[in-house]
Amino acid sequence: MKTKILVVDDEPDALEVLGFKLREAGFTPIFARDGARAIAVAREEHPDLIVLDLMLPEVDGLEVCKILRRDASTSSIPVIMLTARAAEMDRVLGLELGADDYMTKPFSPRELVIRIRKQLARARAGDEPGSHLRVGEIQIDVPRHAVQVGTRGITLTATEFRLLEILARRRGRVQSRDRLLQDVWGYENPIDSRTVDTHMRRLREKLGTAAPLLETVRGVGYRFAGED
Amino acid sequence: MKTKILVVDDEPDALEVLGFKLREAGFTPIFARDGARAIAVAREEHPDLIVLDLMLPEVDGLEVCKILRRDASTSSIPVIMLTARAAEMDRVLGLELGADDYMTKPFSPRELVIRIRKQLARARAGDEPGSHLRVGEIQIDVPRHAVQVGTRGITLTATEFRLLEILARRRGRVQSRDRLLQDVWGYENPIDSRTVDTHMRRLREKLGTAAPLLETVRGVGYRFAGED
DNA sequence: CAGTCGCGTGACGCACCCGTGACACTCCCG
DNA sequence: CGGGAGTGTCACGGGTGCGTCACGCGACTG
Repeated sequence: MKTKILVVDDEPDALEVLGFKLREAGFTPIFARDGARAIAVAREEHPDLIVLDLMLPEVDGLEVCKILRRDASTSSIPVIMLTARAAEMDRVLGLELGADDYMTKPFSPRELVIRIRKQLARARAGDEPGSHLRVGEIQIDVPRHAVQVGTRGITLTATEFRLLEILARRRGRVQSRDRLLQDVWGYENPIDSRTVDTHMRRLREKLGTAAPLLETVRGVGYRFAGED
Repeated sequence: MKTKILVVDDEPDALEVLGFKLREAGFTPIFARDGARAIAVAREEHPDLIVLDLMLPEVDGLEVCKILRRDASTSSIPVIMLTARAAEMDRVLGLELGADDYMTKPFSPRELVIRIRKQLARARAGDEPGSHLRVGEIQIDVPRHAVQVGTRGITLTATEFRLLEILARRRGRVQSRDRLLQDVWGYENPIDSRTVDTHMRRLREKLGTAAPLLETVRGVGYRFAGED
């Protein structure tokens, strides 16, 4: 099975160099020159990993990352971000836009290959995605962005899904509203903590008979019932 | 989910080196230069682990550790203490201030990463000292916000839980009402100290057969029975 | 043994917390 | 351009957690 790597950069030279190095390492590189194409290609080709330059014309890397994470078919693809200056690193990871790793230019292609392998290993081992969660009658298929209650499939919005996923990953442990805001919405988002309540309500509504699994701990936060 | 590590040190060089090594190991380091910032960042970011230098300007590492342990939102975060001299180790562990491990400078970053992984594994397994307290037939599961007496689970309110948690952490030592008011209710709350009595009463009621573990020390305060 | 201080107990009312419905706004897509 | 979906915010209301007070018993003191 060939491993497809999507490389997104606006400089042709960089694409050529990276492409050569990636082929040399046994991967199959595909390319995109701007954000819009990157998203289109990602949806069509379903690459195993994306190397994404932060500085792009039109739609920049952060935006691309956000859009990829939003779409069910691309949300589980690991992203390695390339930034020109170290100062930007903080933004990339700080904003928690979903980049799994990053590198600052200039960097050695060998180093990049190492990081790619690490991300691919993580993705395959599923140690991070824990791609399939099951609690009681609730089944969560993370890569497919699909949720089943018993045999009935239900459709969740992106926010609802992330909220449920995070709670399910930490089942049994109480999560404060602030904690959930950080992990679902990303911190330094000036969002009212009561918004969490509203989304919990919508989640419970859709979960129907399984709603009681989402417990409220008054004065503290919320908890997904069940042993670990 | 990225694993956030808070590194606290007053030397920029040390921060840079450690930051690089931690990133290399797949963690997401965040930083603080002094004790006050460390506490603020820990509360906001909820890191998965804290690497804390003992020698800090203003508020030193021991104090930071103590304060972190006092606050419910940070009390369960593992702490690895860095000390300049071996002689100080004894103080760190001897005083039982809640540090989970320590290293003496100079140390190899590789060794530090190993220790970090060990602490994280313990924390995830839920068997680290901070998160699960057990005294007699009372079991307190902090992450779950759940309490068991024998095999029977009881439900406590947020205030009752914090009160019990603090007493259990300092078992054997008498806590004055003012001390409890500070640590459970927060610093400047104009609250009648007799309120503590009422909550102790409710706690004893819910604890049932285990109520005698909460001892009254007339004229002084309250104490959670038991050595250690 | 009487007086006093400290603590347990029950009751009460306020304040806070959370569930809920409604609404405005922003993206998309037709 | 208009309509629909997704999402963040707000106001409202009910339930309850929680702080306070008064009373009385038990313990310690002189």
